[in-house]
Amino acid sequence: MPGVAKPTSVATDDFLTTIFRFVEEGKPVISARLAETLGVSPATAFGTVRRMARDGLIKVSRKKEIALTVAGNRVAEEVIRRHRLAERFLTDVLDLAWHKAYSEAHRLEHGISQEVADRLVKLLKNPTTCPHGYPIPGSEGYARARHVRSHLKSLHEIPAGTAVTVKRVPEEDEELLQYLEEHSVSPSWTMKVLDVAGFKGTITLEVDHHEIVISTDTASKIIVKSN
Amino acid sequence: MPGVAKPTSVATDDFLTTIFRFVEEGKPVISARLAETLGVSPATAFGTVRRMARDGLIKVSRKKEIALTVAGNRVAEEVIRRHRLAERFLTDVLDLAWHKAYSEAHRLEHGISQEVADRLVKLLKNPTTCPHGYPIPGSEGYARARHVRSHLKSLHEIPAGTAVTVKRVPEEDEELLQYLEEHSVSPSWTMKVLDVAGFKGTITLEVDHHEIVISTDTASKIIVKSN
DNA sequence: CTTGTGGGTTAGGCTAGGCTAACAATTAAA
DNA sequence: TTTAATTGTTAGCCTAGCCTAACCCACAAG
Repeated sequence: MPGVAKPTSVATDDFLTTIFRFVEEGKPVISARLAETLGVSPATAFGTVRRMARDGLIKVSRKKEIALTVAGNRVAEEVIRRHRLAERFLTDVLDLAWHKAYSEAHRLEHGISQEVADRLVKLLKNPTTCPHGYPIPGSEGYARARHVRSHLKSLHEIPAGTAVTVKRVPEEDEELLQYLEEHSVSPSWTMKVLDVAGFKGTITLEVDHHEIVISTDTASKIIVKSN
Repeated sequence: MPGVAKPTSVATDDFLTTIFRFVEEGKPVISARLAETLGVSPATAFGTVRRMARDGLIKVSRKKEIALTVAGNRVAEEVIRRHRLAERFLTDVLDLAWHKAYSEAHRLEHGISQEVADRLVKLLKNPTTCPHGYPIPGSEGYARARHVRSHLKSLHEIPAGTAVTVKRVPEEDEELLQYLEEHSVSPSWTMKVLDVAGFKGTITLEVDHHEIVISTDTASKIIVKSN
């Protein structure tokens, strides 16, 4: 079997990358979650999952937990790589607004060949992360970056008074991204947790000389490193 | 119905652009030709053509001649525009080899949004043609370029002794393109027809201080303007 | 005038990917 | 423990696209 590698469809790629991102964020991977994330019915997700398992891209445990096989991971990383390179290109070269990069790159990712991806790498001078801070597979230090998540924390876990550096922001939520961008909450910026009001579920931050208040829920989606 | 504009599929886009290019080159548009160009069976082409007619993208005459409707032409031009912009980007910015541009752009064309296309236009400084010399829909002077084909001739119609400027070369034939590129037969280059040997079907050209010989058949695919 | 050729068309079949509706199984909560 | 919620699964149906095989039709060449 190895060596044949039937090309994957757009639907399959979408499932593979979604699984990959779930793993990246430490979320449990089950069919129901994939269905809702990808906006398809549970029955459709079930069918696609079964096909992917049949094709050796994933394995489903007795407990219905889905995991990428080596082959599936290879495909997922390749597509994610092209996606994140596309995002970098869109924001850095075409000057596209930050919050639009994800969906635009999503449409491009399936049409970028190995060679074009490699040339993008050159054009972009070997980028290591996408604009939202996620590591680009295949880039310098990727193997490390993938597993460094243990050093990183979600913003909602940070006690008041701590200064942190933003490492990753959520990729998909366009409205939130636009808000974060306007307030300089983007990778490599530093901010200080001023107040954590657990009872009302808010966190107050100082960033770029001004204060903003976000919900604990939103904070949980922002990955930071203690300074 | 107008105003709904169901998004077109990749297969449909491929048919629309193929029809568009046939028209561009003055070729008759019939189902059999589309089938062989697109590499599908006549039955498949028939089915797709029927679906497209049903959806108001094309019209089929009693003589089975296929023509784009206004809606179909709008879609075709949009896809062709993105394709040719992508080609320019690939060759001019990523420095991709000329003969690979077509197939790479073909895969990208379906994932480029209006906004990204517009930003490509800016990045590329309002290009008016693709690297093979075909006009980019929506660019400066496009309406004119589309119809100027009457001033242009195929190279095989040019008598010996005439100096010409290359206007368009075939887009798809990678081997031929590589050959032409190596010998400076590319848009805006000048060459002189030295000899037309009808009896053996060859044409001798002087281009960039050296001579090359090509077949009349090949010559017919190269569009030139008499100097 | 008949035969071949090129093209269009139908019939019949297949897969991927979508859906809804019903139901089974498991897990969590009361 | 019994109920409620979540999840998985099956059945049944649909469309787009792809195929082969057969057949029809018109037209041109003999």
